[in-house]
Amino acid sequence: MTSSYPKVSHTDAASVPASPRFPSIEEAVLAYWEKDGTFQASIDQRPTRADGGDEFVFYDGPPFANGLPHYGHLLTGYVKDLIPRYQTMRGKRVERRFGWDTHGLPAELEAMRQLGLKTTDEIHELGIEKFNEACRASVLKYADEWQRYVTRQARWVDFDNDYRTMNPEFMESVIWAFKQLHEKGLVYEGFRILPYCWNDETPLSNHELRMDDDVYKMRQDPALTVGFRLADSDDAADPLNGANVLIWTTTPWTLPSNMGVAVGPDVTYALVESTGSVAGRFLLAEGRVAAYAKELGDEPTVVATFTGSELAGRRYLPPFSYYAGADNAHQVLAADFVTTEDGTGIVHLAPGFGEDDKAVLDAAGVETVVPVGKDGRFTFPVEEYAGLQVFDANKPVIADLKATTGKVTAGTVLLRQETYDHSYPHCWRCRQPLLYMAVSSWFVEVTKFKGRMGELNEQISWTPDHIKHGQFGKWVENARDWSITRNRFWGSPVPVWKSDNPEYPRVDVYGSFAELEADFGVEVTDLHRPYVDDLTRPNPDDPTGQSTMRRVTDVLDVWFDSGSMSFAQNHYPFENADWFEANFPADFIVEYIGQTRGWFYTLHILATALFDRPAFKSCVSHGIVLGSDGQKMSKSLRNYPDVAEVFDRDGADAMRWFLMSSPILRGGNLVVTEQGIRDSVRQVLIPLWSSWYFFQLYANAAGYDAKRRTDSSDPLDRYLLAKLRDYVAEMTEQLDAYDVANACESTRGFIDVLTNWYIRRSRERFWVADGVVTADNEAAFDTLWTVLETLCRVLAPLAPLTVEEIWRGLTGERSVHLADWPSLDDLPADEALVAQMDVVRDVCSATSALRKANSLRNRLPLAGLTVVTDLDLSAFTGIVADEVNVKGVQLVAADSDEASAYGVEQKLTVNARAAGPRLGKDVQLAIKGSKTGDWSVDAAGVVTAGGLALVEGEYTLETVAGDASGGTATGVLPRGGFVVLDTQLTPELEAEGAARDLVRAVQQARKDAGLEVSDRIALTVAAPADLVAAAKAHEALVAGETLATSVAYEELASGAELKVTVTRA
RNA sequence: GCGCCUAUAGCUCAGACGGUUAGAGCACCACACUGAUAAUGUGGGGGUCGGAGGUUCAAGUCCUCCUAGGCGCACCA
Repeated sequence: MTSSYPKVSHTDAASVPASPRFPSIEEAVLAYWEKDGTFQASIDQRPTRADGGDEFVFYDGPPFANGLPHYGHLLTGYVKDLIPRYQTMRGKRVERRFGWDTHGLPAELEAMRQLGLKTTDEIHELGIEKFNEACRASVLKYADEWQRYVTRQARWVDFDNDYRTMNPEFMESVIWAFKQLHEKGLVYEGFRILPYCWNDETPLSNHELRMDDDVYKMRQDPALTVGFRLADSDDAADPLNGANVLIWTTTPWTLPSNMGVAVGPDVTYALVESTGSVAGRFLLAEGRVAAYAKELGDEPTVVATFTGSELAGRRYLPPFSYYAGADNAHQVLAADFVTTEDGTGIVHLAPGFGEDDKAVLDAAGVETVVPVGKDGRFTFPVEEYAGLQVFDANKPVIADLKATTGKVTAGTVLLRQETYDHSYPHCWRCRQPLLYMAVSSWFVEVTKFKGRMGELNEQISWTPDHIKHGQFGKWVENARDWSITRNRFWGSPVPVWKSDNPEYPRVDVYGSFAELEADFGVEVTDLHRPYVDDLTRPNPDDPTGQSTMRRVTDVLDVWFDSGSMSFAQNHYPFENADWFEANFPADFIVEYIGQTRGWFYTLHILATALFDRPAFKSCVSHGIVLGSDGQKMSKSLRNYPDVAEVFDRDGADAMRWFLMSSPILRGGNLVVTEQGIRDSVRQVLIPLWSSWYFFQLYANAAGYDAKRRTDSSDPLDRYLLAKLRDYVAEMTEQLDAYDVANACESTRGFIDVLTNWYIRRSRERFWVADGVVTADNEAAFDTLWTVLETLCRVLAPLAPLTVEEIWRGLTGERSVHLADWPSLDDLPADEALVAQMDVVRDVCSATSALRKANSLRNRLPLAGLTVVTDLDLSAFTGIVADEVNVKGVQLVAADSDEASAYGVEQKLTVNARAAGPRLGKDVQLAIKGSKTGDWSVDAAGVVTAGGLALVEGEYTLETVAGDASGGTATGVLPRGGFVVLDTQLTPELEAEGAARDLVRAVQQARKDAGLEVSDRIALTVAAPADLVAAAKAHEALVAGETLATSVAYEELASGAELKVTVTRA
């Protein structure tokens, strides 16, 4: 029966183009998938099992779509497609749901921009309902664009059944999680120092703090050195009486809130009598005295020295009197964090505005005072500066200190005023300098279970593996309690209701719609503000009935949402509980390495706290995508190729290959260049396509319908099949280990074998003479078909679009992505054959080098080649003879007497690894001897090198080619053995060479004449007599190779140029 | 300041356990080959393996210090 390839094409073309436009093919394939429902079919054909054993679970880290996808998104998108496709072919069911991160400041920002709002007060004026509607409308603005890009990149993911963090079901799972944590005693409401934006009136999370590189900016602040007057002790002779303890601060505005000073317990402090510009006795670190030479004198009198520990407990008068007399306040405390690198070695402590400050003062039982409002302005009791923004208050604070006016305590001394340049965090969105301020917030008590997080981390496999105990492990080790509430509007609610009367305290935490409806007696459908805020009820614990249960107004940090996705995307535990139990943790996630402190981390926190399990088994943290110039990608610099243009010009598979074959998935960085993407096309897609083109060209010419077969006896066929088996085994291992870059490398190697060895060496076996398909033709077609079909299946995850076109062209079936991953059992193994063929290629390579060195062009046949090797290459002499164009190939065993006839020598190689330990230093002598020829073998076979006898195993002795004798050239083989090429020319050989040159000229003439491969020609050869004679002598060869049905000759003068004329016969 | 990663050919990267002539792909040059191929083959130029010490018979590989880049932490008076 006759058949015709392609059996199916996605394009309109009836035949396979030699040079395809890949993007066009890709779009046709995408259209086919869309119409065919291939993606859904690929999931449906892998049925789920109750115990989850047949599922491969992968989590999509939800992006916040506030712009178009860039290379970073595409990169993870490709991996998120590649691995599931592979696992699907391996027989797993892989659900892939797209996720959207929808809450949080980015959405609020966009809404504020659209609505022209600047402050939270304006949001309140507008109304939360309207504001949140605007947020909701804005978050999926780019959803369609995203879907277009993701679809175009050939990522199969379910957009219809996506999850959104703002969906009621998702949010119900989120508040369930909060309640779980609450019941486990892992959340608390606390007063902690957080980076706080007074302009946006919200604390920021660590992640937000580092939203971009510009957050830390240099800022110039006033730096003061202030002396606080020590209180007199009972001992009238105490030298500290009447002295001032010197502190240094870059935030003068925090001095009214001073509640203590800290000293290093082991630091030595000196009490000095000033001889400089400011009179008095001052206490400061010994090592810092010199820094104050101007004020204290070059060599002030040291009255006494103390260690920090000795000073602890000493009272002083606060610089401002606002909090004078507060319990336990205004004493010297010892703290390890104190250094003497700058300042005075004594630290002013304001508990409301410094984390270390608060920790030390909490331990000493001092109240945390915060005389600053949410807008960053001073409040009661700091009346002198009330209403002043704290940074603006620096000036009057300094003025009062200088003049001892206002509430400045008598005896307080402003010793020095200077300016200090330091990098300081600013709000990533409004660019105002942040405050560190004590804020009331809810926390997940991560410190309570971070040890368990570390243990569970051991169960996770990381790529690259240093992340486990490095960036991620360290981050977990140093984990702090996680501030999960934001004083904002658009987010999941903190599901906590409190009594509004402290006399009748009560706290209720809700974890479901049902619980809310039960207590509040109304239907609840939306957990967003303001609706959730409207849920109030009388406080059941208040017998007067006057107080009301009201929700705390905060919303949850968006990272709480994304950390909840593992269960919330399935509305666990309200739905899918069995499925979740069986399929948690996920098999695989992949994101940018920065997520070690973001999504990876929040997933891990919640999984540990809620389920005592890791959230994922394997995590790939990829590196950073850089622009063409090696810098960070930047829209304004335009230093990276436009994504849409690359899709249109080079295609999605080319970009996929470029990204997947790079080291970026192993944690390295990647520079994106157009050249790199084009190289992917050249190195992989074109050779792959060419192989397919070759196959169909000749199969169609022969009218042959190939079939799956792996039993060919032809050595090249068997070699290719054995190589294919090795390749499939490698790919399986690599993709199982998420080692995508090496899988790409393996593929390049196999494609090289296929195109540059197998097909090149087998071309004539695909040529069917006289319409008779021989058994050898069949073997060749069947083998190549089988290899291409298998190769397509292996490449399906790596080049899904291109391979679909080829595979369906080969098989006519529905989709390569519905096929199974190749089984090794279906492919013959033949290690020996592979080893032999590798040497055969070495032989050809070495022989080509000899030809080159002796200026013997390849078309010139040579009489013979002798191959001296230990391997039996008898099955391959024909291949070698043809490849290197010699009349005969003679095989000689390396250890035979015959081998020594070729002027060979022995070569001694000392095995340093074996001999080194025994000989020690002398091994160098032996090595030197082996290289300089100072070695020998005695009659008993004992090898001596450099005067040292070597024992068996410490050396290898091999036979290598010696100097060439006349008429031959020798070359060594890399794996041992050598080749001897007969370089003697005869008139017969030269004539045949000339005939072959003629063939080449005729072929070129055919091409130039635009003839088809199978066109017959009438040939006229005009040449000097000797060439004509050669042509005549090899007329059968010439005519056969060029499909000439007639050959005419015309003799030219000696030395004239050859002229061939071809006409279609 | 602390921690992790990286540094090998013009470019991108490989180089278990230390073993003596450091490789590949791309790029460049020459030659060869070419009726599937946008290729391919052979040869060539090109390397102080970031620097300096050290351990060892032997260091790209192990140790110490330093330099540069990336990332993270802390940036604190």
